[in-house]
Amino acid sequence: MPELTERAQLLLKALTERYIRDGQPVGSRTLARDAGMRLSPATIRNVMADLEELGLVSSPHTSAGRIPTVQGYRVFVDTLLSVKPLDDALVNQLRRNLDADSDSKDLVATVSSLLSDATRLAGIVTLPRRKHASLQRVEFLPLSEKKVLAILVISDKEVRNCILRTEQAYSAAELQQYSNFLNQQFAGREIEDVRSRLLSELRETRETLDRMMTTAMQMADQVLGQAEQGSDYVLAGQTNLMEFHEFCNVATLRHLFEAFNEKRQILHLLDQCVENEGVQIFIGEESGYQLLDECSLVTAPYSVDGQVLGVLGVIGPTRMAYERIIPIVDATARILSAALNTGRKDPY
Amino acid sequence: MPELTERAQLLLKALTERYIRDGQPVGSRTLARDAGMRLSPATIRNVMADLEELGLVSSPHTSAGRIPTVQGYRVFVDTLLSVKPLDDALVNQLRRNLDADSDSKDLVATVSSLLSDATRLAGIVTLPRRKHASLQRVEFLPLSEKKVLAILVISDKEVRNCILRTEQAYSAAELQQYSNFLNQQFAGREIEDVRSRLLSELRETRETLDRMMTTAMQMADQVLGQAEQGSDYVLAGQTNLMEFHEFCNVATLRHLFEAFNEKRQILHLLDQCVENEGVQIFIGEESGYQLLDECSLVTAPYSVDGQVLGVLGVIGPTRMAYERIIPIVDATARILSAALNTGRKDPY
DNA sequence: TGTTAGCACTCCTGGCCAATGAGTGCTAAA
DNA sequence: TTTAGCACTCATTGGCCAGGAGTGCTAACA
Repeated sequence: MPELTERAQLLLKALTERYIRDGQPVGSRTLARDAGMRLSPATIRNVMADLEELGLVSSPHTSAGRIPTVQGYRVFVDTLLSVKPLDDALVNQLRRNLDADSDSKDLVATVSSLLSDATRLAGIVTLPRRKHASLQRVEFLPLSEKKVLAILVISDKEVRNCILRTEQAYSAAELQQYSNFLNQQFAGREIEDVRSRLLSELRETRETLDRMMTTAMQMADQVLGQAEQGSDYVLAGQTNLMEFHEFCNVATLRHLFEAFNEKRQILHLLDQCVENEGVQIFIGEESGYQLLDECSLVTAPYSVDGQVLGVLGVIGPTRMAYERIIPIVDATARILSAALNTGRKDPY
Repeated sequence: MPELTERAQLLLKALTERYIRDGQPVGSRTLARDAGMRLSPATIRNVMADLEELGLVSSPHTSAGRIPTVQGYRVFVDTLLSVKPLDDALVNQLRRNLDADSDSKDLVATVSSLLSDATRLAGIVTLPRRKHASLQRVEFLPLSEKKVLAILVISDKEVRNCILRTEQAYSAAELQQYSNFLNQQFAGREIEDVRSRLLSELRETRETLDRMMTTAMQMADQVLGQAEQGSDYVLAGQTNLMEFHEFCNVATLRHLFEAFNEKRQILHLLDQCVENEGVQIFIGEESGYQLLDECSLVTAPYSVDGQVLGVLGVIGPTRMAYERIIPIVDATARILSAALNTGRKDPY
């Protein structure tokens, strides 16, 4: 937007800020007072006409003030925004509440609700997905005659277990043998790797292997198949959205909430944010999903050891206080990453 | 209500059914046609006046029809209701979808969403709380230098695990010893019992016990303390509630949803339903919680071996189709109980 | 040439009013 | 005891009008 005069930019900024503040279309008179530059309403009207020409603002009807369009918000966010410095108190609160020891689901839930509290919007955090998680150890315990408990130790704070139904009964000793065998073979390797090896070995050497190895492998395969958790997210503070009169229409709200429950679409959208580093913003229809037409999404990926594990962010009306929200989301992502990292490097 | 003539009862029934059907106050003319008894609107008006006197119906304003009051609904539900026979298809669908093998959280979530789908209301199911669950086995696994994974086997489909931070490092062999010791002492006993024994033994015999026993007990105590999960529930289909124009007021809706998130109040209410056998119904203000003034709650406890484990039900507007909802809730509770039971008695 | 004052115009909003219609209570007759 | 008739109430709807906020345009001004 180089063809935008400095004055036009300042006015667009003032208008957007004002509109974000009180949700009413902003008229030239108000803007004249608000922007602090010595200009008459008439002059401002001229500028407004230009901005409207460029598609950055629009008016709901002839005799109303102007509101920013999605493109207007875009320009505002990309080039005009003066982000507020973060409240230290908030940062501390975040830090204090993150217990890196708790398991990932709890951690994610906590972050999500902290986000929603801090922003008064809906917070969203995807569950961490370690593409390159490695298998530390496997254990099998006999539960009952034909049920076996399998325990997958991934790190010293991530453990998954699942209950297997088996064809026949196994003794504790047998199971111990199996897990020993598997640990010997696979401990320390990446899970993906383990799985593909298992599959190929099972296929190729079916006949040559002895019964023990086959069984062990079949079990391990079953466990890994189940442990492969689909990506998912935790949402918090949905009710905050009900405060905005953008969503006072119950039908809109309903569709939105259903999309939240459905998860598919939102997940797909969040997946796109994994790639870009730092804060990413979808404004209104930019997301490509009609359901989110009235919404903006501010996201940031979080990571450990430089590896992106997931995305967190907030969902709110297009008319949200970006200059306040963006630093919060950014900081939260950093703090979560840091928490996960220090947890790892902790001297035990 | 013995002082209610048969005619008055029939009319109250017809009125309630009609009002439930289309949510509009019912006038005498409509009712005359609807009730099928050869009566003129004028006669019906007289009866209505009586019913209003008794506090069973009321009219929003002078020139509107009548709607049932909470007391009216009560009479309707208690004495006039003709419950619809259950749709077999529904029962089968329920049965098919309940996999007694899955862990309790999944099972509860499934039931909750089945309930909400079947009733088009919000489904709610509390997590099963086994007061008298017994401890089948304990295992400890070393995770890293100062972290130990504790596994609590409660039944062949309920396993809890938690990660303990310990003061010092323990070898696998040591841990094995501890769990052996604990299993020997406590396997098969009820968890509550185990816990209190642990506590008292720790206190009384602190000095006389050898280090191993003390450590083992301290660990076990830590685990049991954590495993003591607070009661909780799973809600599904909240968005269904948005369809009713009773809740088109966003503020009401918001308060309701916040109560759902908060859980405390709802849990307290559900707790009251554990005692009574069979279906229990709270209509509007009967619940004692303002937030639920516009709502009714239909619940039924579910149990295994005659021991009540939890409560399930639906939440919807007072104006809900009781004659359809009640049998669904009832059947679901039975089916869930059965599913949990057969799971137990399954020959392995 | 950019800025401003003035003015006519648009259009939303809220209040007021009358017509409509659904439904009631009451009375008197069957 | 039931019913027909009638006067009455009251929410709803649509039309109308005044008020006000804001615009676009034009002409004057620096």
